[in-house]
Amino acid sequence: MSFLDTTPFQLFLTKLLSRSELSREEQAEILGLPGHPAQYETSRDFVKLGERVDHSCLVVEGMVGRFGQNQEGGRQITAVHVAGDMVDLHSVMMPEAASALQALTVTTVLRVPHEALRRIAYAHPAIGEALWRECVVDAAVLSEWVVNVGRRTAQARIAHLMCELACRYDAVGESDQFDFPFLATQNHLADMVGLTSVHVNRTLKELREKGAMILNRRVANVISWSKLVQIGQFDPNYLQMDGSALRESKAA
Amino acid sequence: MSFLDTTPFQLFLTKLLSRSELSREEQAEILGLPGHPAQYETSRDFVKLGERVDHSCLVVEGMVGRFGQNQEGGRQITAVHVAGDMVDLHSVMMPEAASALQALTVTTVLRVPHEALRRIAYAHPAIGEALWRECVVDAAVLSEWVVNVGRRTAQARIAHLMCELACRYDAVGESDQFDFPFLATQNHLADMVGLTSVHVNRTLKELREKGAMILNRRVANVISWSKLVQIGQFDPNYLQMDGSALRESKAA
DNA sequence: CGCGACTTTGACAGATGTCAAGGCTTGTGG
DNA sequence: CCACAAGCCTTGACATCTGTCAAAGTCGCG
Repeated sequence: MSFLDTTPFQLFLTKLLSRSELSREEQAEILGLPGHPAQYETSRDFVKLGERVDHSCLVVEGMVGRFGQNQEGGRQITAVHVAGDMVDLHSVMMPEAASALQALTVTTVLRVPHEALRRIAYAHPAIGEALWRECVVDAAVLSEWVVNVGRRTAQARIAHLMCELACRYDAVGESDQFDFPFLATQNHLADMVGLTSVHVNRTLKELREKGAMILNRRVANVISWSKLVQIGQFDPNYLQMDGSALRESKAA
Repeated sequence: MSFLDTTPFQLFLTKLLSRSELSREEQAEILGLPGHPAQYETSRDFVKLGERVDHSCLVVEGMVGRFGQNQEGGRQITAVHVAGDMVDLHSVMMPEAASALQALTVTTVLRVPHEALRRIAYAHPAIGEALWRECVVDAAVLSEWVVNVGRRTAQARIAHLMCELACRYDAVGESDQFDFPFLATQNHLADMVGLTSVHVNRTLKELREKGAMILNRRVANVISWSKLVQIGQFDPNYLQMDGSALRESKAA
């Protein structure tokens, strides 16, 4: 397996290790997982509603959106995944897709057979636990999206989403100012926060004029992290990225 | 253990069996789970944000809401649970609560220690799988709520929610007309669908005048199931209640 | 250089929120 | 059995946010 093939599994493993404890042998099982590369062009719906899948997709590069639609065809993106994320890990337990998947930009994924995931989860309970935990964290993110869409203003919705992505890209550091990639269009962004692309555009302008952040040419430029956090009412706790879950599982 | 104590576990087991396969012995493990009863009065927030819990709550009677809040204190209910549901099964894998729990009416629960759940999940991989699958189905419901709140009109939101609850109460049968309990207030309903209680009231009036359903004195009276389904753009697939998941897992 | 996709803007429309008042239920205590 | 209080429901008038439609501007790729 080439360098390019193994890197995404290492990213995935790193994410698992930030929340779960795995032995050397178990770590090797993750890194040894098979993956068949696939590439999708922008806007390609590569898993359709109700389709039965026999693999999960690990994002190597690009951005994937999970979405549902209303009867008029309006889309609501319910989850977004970037490099190192296993997009539909849940499909191992529920292979009939309850929501569709769309490439938000040119995207490369590795298709990991369910059968391989099930095998290592059964052989190593700690791996089963780690994967189960990933699904639970995804659900916590989903839960926060409901709050975002249901009870926040346009500015707060967008700011909150950007804060989440910055954290998930691990872009937040000491500095109040930094960049991270945002590969999707304003239309996609609108579908993520339950607004219209026109209104998203106006709201981005407000965030720019407030000196919070600028979105330009597919890169998000955070001008003031503290301002963005305040506007978005953002509390990173739900992302479980602080290692607290790990410390607790060690204690148990 | 008395009759009253075991019934809720039987309800829970029935739900598990509709989606997963368990041997006699494994079924006995579920039924033998310990549970310490607790009762909460209406509006009691019995799990707070960030609190660390060491048990999951199985609803015996009443209704529980999981919720998040914006900075102004506005609540968004992200999930609702009724008798037979394990409210925060996910907390086994993520004990630090990322969202709070509230009793929406007088509610009785059984507190099931995480330790007991972990033990049977480790001892019986099929149980681990069944519990993992329950978490995944909860996430699918959550996902549908994002779509509901983000991309549907007030009428459709309420109709959709009512369709979901009717299905989960297993109240849908041959007849186009039937009842099911709705124990929460219009205020709670507003918090479920991301609207105002005033607007919920107006919208319920519209649904009543259209001959779709009537909500009165804590019971939802469906007048025309087909109308309600059409208004709510409801497709029950995501609930995984048709046994398809079970058939597929048997095939595998 | 030119085309197609994406972004930006303005004017106007429509849905939902806010505020405020009154009516109805329900449960409790006399 | 009645009266009262508290919480819940209902309604109207008005405010605000977000959506719709349409046109022009910009960027990126062939």
